[in-house]
Amino acid sequence: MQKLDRAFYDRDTVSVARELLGKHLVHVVDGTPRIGRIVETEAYLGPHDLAAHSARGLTPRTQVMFGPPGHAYVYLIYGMYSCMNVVTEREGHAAAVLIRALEPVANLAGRSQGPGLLCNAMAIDRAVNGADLLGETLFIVAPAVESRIRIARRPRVGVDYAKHWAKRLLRFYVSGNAFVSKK
DNA sequence: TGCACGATGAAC
DNA sequence: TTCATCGTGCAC
Repeated sequence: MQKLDRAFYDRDTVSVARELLGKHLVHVVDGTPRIGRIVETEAYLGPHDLAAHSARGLTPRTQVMFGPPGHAYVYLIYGMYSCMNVVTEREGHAAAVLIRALEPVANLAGRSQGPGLLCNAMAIDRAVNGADLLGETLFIVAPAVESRIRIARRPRVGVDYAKHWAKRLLRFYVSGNAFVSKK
């Protein structure tokens, strides 16, 4: 298992979103690694992308998006669900990849299809917001054997307010995988 | 200081 | 299709 390095995240966001598919997200909780295979992602390109949180500028919530790549941006949505993002591109660019669904690999608590459920199953909440993905508790690895996959593209979910950005095909998932979220 | 609204999920 | 539930950002 090879942990992804900083250079992996310090690239254009669409490439990172595509190549994250098939990688393993690992969160070590009380010494136990919770592991899920990433099967669905969405790219949020930066302040010019009206669907991205960073489109409203630098705020206390979004400041990790403006920080260096390879960090976790975790926020609360609808007052009850956490969503996990990976910060991409150079510091100040404010782009990120939302992880939308995982296929269970080890020690997950319950289902993990959908950004809210995934965070429950992985025990990810705002306590890990800003965590460095090159650290020892939350990180992403390339599995020893990476199966060949076909990548499908769709519009992102729940961003109808973002005008023409809502139509962009910035959601990626493993074609045919049963753990991709519905909708 | 107040308020409208989500990058959602589950029940009905 | 409706509702639970609350942090965030912006209007006033």
